[in-house]
Formats: sequence, structure tokens, C-alpha cells
Amino acid sequence: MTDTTTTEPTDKMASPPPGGLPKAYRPSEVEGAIYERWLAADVFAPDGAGSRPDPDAEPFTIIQPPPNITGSLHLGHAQRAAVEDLMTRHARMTGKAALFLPGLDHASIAAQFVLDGIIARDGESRQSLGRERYLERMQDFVTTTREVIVSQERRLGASLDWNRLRYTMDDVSAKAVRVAFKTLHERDLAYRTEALVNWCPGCRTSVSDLEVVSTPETGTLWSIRYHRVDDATGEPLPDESVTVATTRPETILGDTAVAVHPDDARYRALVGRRVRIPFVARDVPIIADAVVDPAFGTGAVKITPAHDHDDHETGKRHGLAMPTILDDAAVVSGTGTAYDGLDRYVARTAILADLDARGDLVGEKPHEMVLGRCQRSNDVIEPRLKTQWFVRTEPLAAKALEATRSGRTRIVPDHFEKTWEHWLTTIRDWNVSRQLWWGHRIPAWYCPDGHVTVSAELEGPSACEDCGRPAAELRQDPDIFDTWFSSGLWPFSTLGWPDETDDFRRFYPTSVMETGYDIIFFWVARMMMLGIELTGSEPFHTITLSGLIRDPFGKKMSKTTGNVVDPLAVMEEAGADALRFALIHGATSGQDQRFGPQKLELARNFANKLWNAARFVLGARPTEIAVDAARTAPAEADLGPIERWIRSRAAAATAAVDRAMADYQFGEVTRALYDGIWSEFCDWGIELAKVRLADESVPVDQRAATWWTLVDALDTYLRLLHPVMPFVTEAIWAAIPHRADDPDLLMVARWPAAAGRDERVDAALGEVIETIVAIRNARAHADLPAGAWLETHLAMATDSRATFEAMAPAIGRLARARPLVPHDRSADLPRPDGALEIVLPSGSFEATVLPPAASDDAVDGAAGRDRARLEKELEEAEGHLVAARARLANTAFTDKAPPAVVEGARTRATELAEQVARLRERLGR
RNA sequence: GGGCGAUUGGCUCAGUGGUUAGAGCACGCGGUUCACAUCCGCGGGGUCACUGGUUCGAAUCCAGUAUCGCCCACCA
Repeated sequence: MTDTTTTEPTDKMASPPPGGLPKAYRPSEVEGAIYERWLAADVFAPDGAGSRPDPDAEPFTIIQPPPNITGSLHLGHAQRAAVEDLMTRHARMTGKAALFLPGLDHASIAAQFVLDGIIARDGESRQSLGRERYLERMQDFVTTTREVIVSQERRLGASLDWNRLRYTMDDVSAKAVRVAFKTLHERDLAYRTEALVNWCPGCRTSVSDLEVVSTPETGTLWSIRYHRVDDATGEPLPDESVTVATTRPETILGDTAVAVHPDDARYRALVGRRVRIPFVARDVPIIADAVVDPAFGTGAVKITPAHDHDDHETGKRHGLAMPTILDDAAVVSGTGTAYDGLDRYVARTAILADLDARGDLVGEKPHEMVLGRCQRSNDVIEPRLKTQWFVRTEPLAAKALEATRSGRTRIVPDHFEKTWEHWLTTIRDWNVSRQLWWGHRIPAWYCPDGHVTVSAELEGPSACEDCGRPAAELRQDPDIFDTWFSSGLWPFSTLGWPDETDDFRRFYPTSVMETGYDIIFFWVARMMMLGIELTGSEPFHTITLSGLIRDPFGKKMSKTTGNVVDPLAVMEEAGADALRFALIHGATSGQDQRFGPQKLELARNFANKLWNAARFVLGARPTEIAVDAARTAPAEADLGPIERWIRSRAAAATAAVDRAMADYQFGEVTRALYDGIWSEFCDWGIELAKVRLADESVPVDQRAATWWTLVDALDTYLRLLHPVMPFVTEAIWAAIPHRADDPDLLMVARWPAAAGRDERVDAALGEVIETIVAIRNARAHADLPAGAWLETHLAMATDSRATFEAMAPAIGRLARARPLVPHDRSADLPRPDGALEIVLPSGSFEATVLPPAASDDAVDGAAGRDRARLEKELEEAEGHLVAARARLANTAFTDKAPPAVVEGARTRATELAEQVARLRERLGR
């Protein structure tokens, strides 16, 4: 579907001729070449050749949350980019040295999960390839995805400084990881110990607490009889037993005790005796521990210290043995029973059957419980005893908490501070070891004597730190770091830390961390903890958290549900500008938003509206002004109320946008611009100006002033909108006259000052607009032909006379009132039969519209309909008047409310009373 | 079990104490005015979830209730 009449080569689109824009707004053509122009002008970097930060400008830094290198971008990424780019472009235009630093995350476990799926299609697996070939395969994979991601971000218009592109697996990050870990180790904030970790049998690695998803499920609670053994003979006593309750019978094989509550009279005599664990022929003690809830199950608990968190703690308190019974794949092993080699759930079934056969399975009932599942693979997490590296979080969390409590770091919206507080105050040590291949290898070396050497050197230590054994005899830890460990260093590793680089000195601490609230713990908290500890300062002064993008039904977008939206497809259809606007417009910070075609359509229509408004302004240039005329400020004396109003409203929009930007209320930014540009500038500013521009009787200088006023306002709106819709604003801006000190590109032009606000002219024009709307309303209600020019009489207060004189042609045109006859007093208005009566609350204007010739069938009944309208208006006005008077009659109100409010209420009541009186009079009451 | 958020017109959402609660979409009526039908004009439509409280005044603040959503949580 191509329209050959309006299509022009794209190279011309990028730089349209002065005074003209292509007729049709085609986003993909407009956007096509502009990014290249920006790149060529070198304006993305704060120190780029085309950048123009103020000489003494403070830096403004946003480090991009690095997308996972596992695939293409989704709408969430587009939202990240839109919001961050909005802030960056705004900062750049306000003269700051703005750095928006791009990056990619190697996404260790997520990437392996994806790659495992890909190679599985070729019948391969991690094990079949081996570590080296697997990592080569990974390199191929990420090389492809990297290009896809970068090109998508460019398509979105993100003004990222590509020269500073970083990657969590590059050399600088690798060094930062080593140095960070060594530093933590030296400060005793990283330690290695055997502990119960969350093991995912599917991923074959441990995962952090955050990666375990609590899932409510209905399981079974089995009651199992353990037989006592005779203290003297060591033989089981067939008639004496203790019944325990468990949801995981297979862990019987790892039991090393049975626990009861110390105060439980039922079992008091048994404490200290022993029972025999079935199948493994192990006799274990009955111990007393307050952790046991006597009311749950049988009041006796089997203790499996190597496979359960509670039991592990109990085991430590009582010095119990901790036999491991499951291997990496969650297969029973090393128990010396027939169950060795069986999967945990197969073993469970077999054990239950065998217990039943022995008569020791004494009960089972359904049980509501919470299972931990792997965030990545959804496998049931198995607690296992492993020797791993941990980061001591308590001292780090204390500093992070202090930063937000003191206000040095602010969270927007602030209610997330409660979540932040809760998590950081109950945090447990962070297991950073992963038994994966794709990631940063832990820089710890072990010598045969068991010494540990942590080294920050690329080639590792030259010898064991403790005993001096040479490097050749040392063995490096095979594990890698949790992917979030390198992400946690991101705000400073990207700037060159641990080296004192120029960038680090200049841009750290960064300004704003913008990301989705779903990774506040995974990422934001860890950046804060590690950043403060390692660099001595908070990594950013503000954290802004966005909500999630959902589908039109409020469902989370996911590949399995099939409701994901491809940003590229959206941009192809509606443009990057529209996508950005829609994502920002629909959002309140921290709140999820639904995304659907309507929001996109709204945004695309808005871009189209702006495009056409610009086309009008450019085409409306008075012939007296040369096409390439330099931008001149119109003389004050040549400005009428219309021009002053246009200027004032642009200033009001600027102030509103400034306010919203300062509060990180980006949805409010787009709202102010949508209303300002569409409802004010287009609907009224341009429509009112049209009349002046087309009026040959208006002096040339004044017509020129009108046009320059439109250009000024358009210029202001383009600047204000640029951070949200960079492409279309840049394209239009290229076509309008510039000021002498303007750069070639809007992107590096200066942010407008909110100057020219005039509240008196706002009020005066407000009344004129109200009058025009009222006349239109009356005509529409009376079913008069919309296009008919009707004789209209207007009465006005004396002080409105000057405004009227200046605006009569505009009022006439917009209200289709011709001739338009002024009167001093309402009483002078002619009121023939069938005249439409216009009564306004403000009282500045009052009007009658004379009907067309009575013989016209089309207006038959118009008078009656007009009367009905007035009746309704009267009813409403009376209702308001009663309320207003009641309010004023209340002395509590007049005594306590602020004087301005009381005064406003009085004015309101007076106006209402006058309106009611006039309406009554018109209705003949 | 603890915490957080939401509840405003048919739909999606703004609006954190002050006149008459707004927008877009949808809906109804009317429009070929030379920027735009991706448009223009006019209109209908809401006791702001509920109960109580604070206040001269509450969609807005407080307490409670209900419903929905999310986060956190090692009772077998």
C-alpha cells in the first residue's frame, strides 16, 4: 500500500526543506534517517563533538539496566529505554553533561537455560559438549543476540553513548568482579563454608533465596512409625514406637534424630532413648527441642539435617551427623540401600510401599504446604549441604538502609521504602557460588593443604598465600558467580572501577537508577550494598521504580501465554515516537499498566496532530516574511490578546512539564503536553490565529507578529516534547526557523524557560472561549445547520470591550456568527421570536443568536429546543446556587476557611445568582 | 502468617483537603471551512467499593470492612 503522490526519498525527509514538511506523517520514514544524523553529529556522548553541555555543568548519569543477552527486547525493555531516554534528553537540553551508558548482561543462569534448550534440539546437552565447547557455543549465541538488542535500542531512539557500551562479561567487568570479591574477602564480608543451599536438580546448581519461588501446593502428610531400640540389647522393640509425620518420606534415609518438644508429656519419658531408622539400620536419638510444635502432626519430628533448613539448625544444636542422600540430579545415592540410583520421587513411592508392607505406614492425609521451586526451571528445590561462597549481608544491608533512611538515596514512589526496609532487615547471607559454566569464575584457589587464596590477578595467584605452594599445585574453584554479583557492581564497573578513571571521577555516583520494581531486591539492593561498601558512596541519589507492562486484560506478558508484544512490530506500525509516548503516557510510577492498541493509537494520532499543526504553521507564513527569514522576536506592541494568550499557554505548559519532571511524574509530562498541544495550541491557538493571518486588514507587522508567535509556541512545544517523541520533533524542528544561537539539532537545543505567562490574558481569553463554546452548544441543541452563518448579538461588560474589539473576527468565525454585533448591556440585545439565548456564569458576555428565516423547515422547533436547554441550565445553576449560599451561611466556614477561599465562594455565589436571574428573565419567569 | 498496592463514567486511567471530579477510547447527534477524517463541533454518561471518624470543607487524611492483585515467609 503505497501512496506515490506524497512519497519522497527518505534522505530528504531527514532534512526537509525550510517552510515545508511532507503532507502525510509517515513515522517509519521520518524516523529512518534521524538516528543516523544524531550519530553523525556525535551528540550522544556528554563529551561528543556536537554536545553542548554548559561549561560548568553538573553531570547527569543514568546507567542503563543491562538487558539480558538472551534474546530480543520486549515491551518492558522499551519502557526502560523510553523513560531513561526521556530523563537523559531532558537533562541534556537543560545543559547538563548527560551520560546514558548502554550495556548488556551475560545473564549466566538465564542464558544457560536458553542455550540448553537450543542445543537440546540438536540432541546435545551441557554434559555432552563439555565445558569448553559449551562456552564456545555460548559465545556464538550471544554474538548474534547482542546485535539484535543494540539495533532495537537504536530503533527506539535511545540516546545511549555507544562508545561507552559495556558488557558484564567484558575485561573491565571481569576485573571489577575479581577486585570486588577479593576486597570483600579481605574484609571478612565473603566467606566459604559448608551450608545448606537451595539446590535446583534441573539446573544442577545452587540458587539464591530470591530465586526460589514459594509455591502453594497440596501434598500429603504421611505418618510413619519408627521403632524404639532396647537400650541394653540394641535390638528393636516391636511394641514400642514413635510415629513421626513427614511430607518427604524419602528423606528418612538421611534421618539422624527424632525431635519432640521438651514440655510434651507424651514423649518426656522417651527423650534420650533411641529409635531405628528403617532401611538404613541406623539407630538415632530422640531429642528434645523447642522448635517442635507439639500440636502439629504427631508432635514428633524426624530430623534430616542435610536436607531441610529447620532440621539443619536442629542438627547443629544437637551435634547430629548430617548424611547427604541425594546427588546433583536429586537421585538417591550413597545410602547403601536398594533405593540408591532412584530419582527422589521414585524412591519416595518405593519407600512408602515398603513401609506399608512392614506395617509402619500408619496414616496419610492431604496437606496444604508451600514448595520452593526454581525460578528458572520450575523444579522443586532440594536443600542440600554444600561448601560454597557466601557474602555476609548484614553489615552491607545496614549501610544500604542508612542511605535511604538518611535520604541520601531516595526511592520513587516512596512506598517502596517499606518493602526495601523489610527485605534488608530480614536478609540472609547471599550464596554467590553457582555450579554453572557461563559466568565469572570465582577467583579462589585451593591448595592441597586446604588453604584458600583469593586473587584479583587475571592469571591468578603465583603461590598459596598460606604455605607458599606454587601455583601449579593450586586448584581454582570450578564454580562461577551468581550473575547478580557482576550486575551488583554495574554502576561503577561500567565507569572503570576499580581504576580511578576520568569517567569514574566525573560520573560517579550516578544520578538516577530507573528500573522495574520486580528486581528491587535482585539488583537495586545489591548495587546499593556493594556500591556503598566498595566505593564509599551510594551509587545513585534517586531510585525510580516503574510498574510492569501487562496485556490489555491485565495479564503478565509471557511467551508461554502467547500475549507478548514485539516492540519492533509496534514501531513498524505506529512509530517509535508513538510507542514511547504510549508507554510513558499510560504509566504512574510503580503502578503496572495495561498496554493495548488504543493507547498506541492515541499516541500515533497525537504525533500526526503535531505534524499537521506544524504543517499549518509553516504554510501560514505571511508572504511578507521570507522563506529563510531569521527568527525574530515579535515586538510587544504588535501582540494582541490572541498572541499573548498563545505565548502564555506555552509558558504554562513549560511550567507544568518542569514540575512533573522534577517529581519524576512522567505520565504527567505527557498529559500536560497532550492537553497543551492539542486542546490549547491546536484547538484554540491556531484557530484564533488563523483569523488574524487571513485578515488583510490587519497591519503587516501585526500579522507577522502573529505568525512569529505561532512559530515561537511551536518551537517551545517541540522542545518540551522532544524527550518523549524525539524523532517527529526533530524532523519538524528542522523545518522551522531557528534562533541565531540554536544548534542544528533539536536534541542539543536548550530547554525552554517558562516565560511569558499572563494570567490576565488567560482569564480574558478563557471567557471568550467559554462564550464561543456556549454559542456552539446552543446552536447544536437547537439543531440549526452547523454551517450556517447567523446574526449574533453580544453584550459585554465594559472592561471586556477591548478584548472583544481585538477578537471580534475570531469570535465571529469560530462561532459562525455573522454579522456579530456588540452591545453594552444585556438589555440592549435584540430578542426576536426564536432567538437563541446565551447566558454565561461569568457574566462578561451574554448573547443572542438570531434564527435563520422562519420559513426554513430545518429550524422548525429550534426555539422550543432552546427553551429546554435554558430550563436545564437554570435548574443546574439553581442547584449550585443553593449549595453555594448554604456554604456561605455556615459561620464555621466563613470563620475558619482561608480568606481567599471564602472570597472565591462569595464571587461564585454572586455569579450564580446573576446567572439564575438572567436565565429566569430570559425564560420569562 | 506478615507487608504493600488497587478499587473513580461501559473500558483503560489521571486526579492526595478548597468552587461545578477530568482525559482517551467507546457511545449519540452534526460536519467535504484551503493543517489534520490518524480530523472538527456538540452532547449523554460517575452518590469516586463500603462503614465510621477527623475537618468549616474529604475521591483526597485516619480507622475498620469487602473484593482483586502483588511481594515476603524454613512448621515437619
